[in-house]
Amino acid sequence: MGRSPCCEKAHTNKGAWTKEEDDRLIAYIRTHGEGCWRSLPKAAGLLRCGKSCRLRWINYLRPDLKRGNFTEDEDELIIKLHSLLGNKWSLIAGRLPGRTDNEIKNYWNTHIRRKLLNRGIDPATHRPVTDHPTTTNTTTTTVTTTVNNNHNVTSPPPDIISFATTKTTDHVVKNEDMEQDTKLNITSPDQKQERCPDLNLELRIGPPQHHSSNMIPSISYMQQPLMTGGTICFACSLGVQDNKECRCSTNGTSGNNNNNVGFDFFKIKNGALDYRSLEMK
DNA sequence: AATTCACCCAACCGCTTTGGC
DNA sequence: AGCCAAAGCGGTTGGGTGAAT
Repeated sequence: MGRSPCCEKAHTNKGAWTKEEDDRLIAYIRTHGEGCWRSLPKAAGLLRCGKSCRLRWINYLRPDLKRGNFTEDEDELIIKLHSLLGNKWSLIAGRLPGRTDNEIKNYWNTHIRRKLLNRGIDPATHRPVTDHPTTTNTTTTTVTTTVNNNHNVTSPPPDIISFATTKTTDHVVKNEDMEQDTKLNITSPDQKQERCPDLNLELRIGPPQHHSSNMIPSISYMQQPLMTGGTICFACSLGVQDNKECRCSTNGTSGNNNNNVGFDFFKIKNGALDYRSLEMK
């Protein structure tokens, strides 16, 4: 027994949307808002399945979409985010206002993949294409997140998602990087930067920690050294500068204290991380 | 001018996740 | 706890378009 179809396919249109269909969908959503995609087609007088309507709206008709070419900054941001998140296009799109996951996915597959390959970087791993697989593990870019602040002595160790290179392997990483640089004849800072994204998240997801009673129940984003010698907060390193979020020393707000938890990338300042909010655009 | 090829992107498909009962 | 419908997501496909021959 197969999966039941999402809609009555016999009476639905497929393929490219017509102007009239677009107009109907826009008019309906303007009046009634988004939601209940399954019943929307009938209510709006469209011979489309709900999924198709949703996709058309989200990827093409939404008024807040930014059309047009990607900027160089957007390119670099996508590359950085992809190195952290992998093919989580919706998460990546969440950091690029006006861009859709589908658009970014297409752009990645048609432009950025080639761009990285031309630079000698494997788009999947963000490592030089000649890298031996076994070396990848020790240098994987990682994020460590602490989610739960309910302290419990008996709780198991946290699951760790780490975007930051762990300290215990730092020396190994550096040695390997130097070896790679030598092998690949990488000498310029720009070339090195490709393999060492200037993102360093400390983000730990896991059960309660008990060893630090005043541990801030959130993420402390390590400030990143700038080429110029200053520091840049995580927000700025992602290119999502915002006066409210930015903790860069460069904008006049110096250093973090215990109450200053840094950029609230995952929206957890007010308590335990709502993991699901990470997933939502 | 006609044909072939490569590229791009909108749309589809099927699986997973979520939420209500 | 389990079931089911709806929504969300990521991979893939197919048609349109422009460049090359």
